[in-house]
Amino acid sequence: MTVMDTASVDTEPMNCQGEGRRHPRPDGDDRYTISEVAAISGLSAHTLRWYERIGLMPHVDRSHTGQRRFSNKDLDWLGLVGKLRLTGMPVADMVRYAELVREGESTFGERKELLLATREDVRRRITELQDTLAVLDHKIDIYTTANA
Amino acid sequence: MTVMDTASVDTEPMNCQGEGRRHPRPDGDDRYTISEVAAISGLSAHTLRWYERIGLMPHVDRSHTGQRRFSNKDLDWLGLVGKLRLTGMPVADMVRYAELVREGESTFGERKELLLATREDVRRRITELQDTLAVLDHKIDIYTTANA
DNA sequence: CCCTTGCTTGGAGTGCGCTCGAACTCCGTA
DNA sequence: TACGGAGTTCGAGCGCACTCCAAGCAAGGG
Repeated sequence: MTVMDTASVDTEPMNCQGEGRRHPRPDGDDRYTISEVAAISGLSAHTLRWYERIGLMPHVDRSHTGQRRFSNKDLDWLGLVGKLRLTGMPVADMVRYAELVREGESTFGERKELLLATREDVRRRITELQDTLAVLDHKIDIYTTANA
Repeated sequence: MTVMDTASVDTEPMNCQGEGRRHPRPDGDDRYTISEVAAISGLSAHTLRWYERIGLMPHVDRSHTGQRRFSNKDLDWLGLVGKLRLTGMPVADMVRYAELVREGESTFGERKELLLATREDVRRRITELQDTLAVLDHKIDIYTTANA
């Protein structure tokens, strides 16, 4: 083991303000059904199963009857996936990242590279959107003064 | 006619810095072939034809043999469409906007509403991306200090 | 005159990210 | 014991935004 274990690096909580619990249930009895996770994450149960099928989820625990029981860690992971989805990152790339996570700490470097590239991408997109905002402001202004 | 004519409101140039011509050719001999516009806009000729088919382009002028001849105004319109595309606006919504433009100045109000809504949307997306950026920074930082 | 190049049309095909349906199991309550 | 509700798997289907194809036409060069 290096400084941090793999799990803590890869499932860092998304909102670590300290105030209020980060999760609906404390660690220990964090065994959510798929419909609970659907409600929490906003994703459909179908989508959650599909994410698992394509390798976008770490292997989810099962109850004795084979039903999925999601953990707080799974929720954290879904939080990260949600953020990455907002950036427009293709699902295939997220699956790639998930694979790196599964391969263990030897892939730290590669994962960091991926995140760095993603960050630059996000920065570019923010700039693009700000340009667009300027255009919209300008046109709105024209419409406003046109029938003032 | 109100203060401004429809054309000037709807095909405002995107980059009006004044320095350098806004278009490859000056108004007057602005009759671009489809492949020229493809090169300029970065869209494929296929996509340009498709845009016209679905009503996302104002009617494009034709040569005596029926070939498309795009104008500087068309280029401006494609510039706006390009910006709106970056915001993730569905093509159907852009078609709606194009329809409003075709319907004339009576739709100024509705067009402005649409742009206002889009602007709020863009603002939200920028905020989301900035949140995501923070998450990425945080994770990158963890990876950096982990094997420092 | 033929050949190439670039354009035209309508319609079919593609890739992505879900989304849904069918058929089944399991569990809790009446 | 019957039933409803929530879960399971696998595979098919869908909506979007292109992307491509086939067949054909017009202009210019050798």
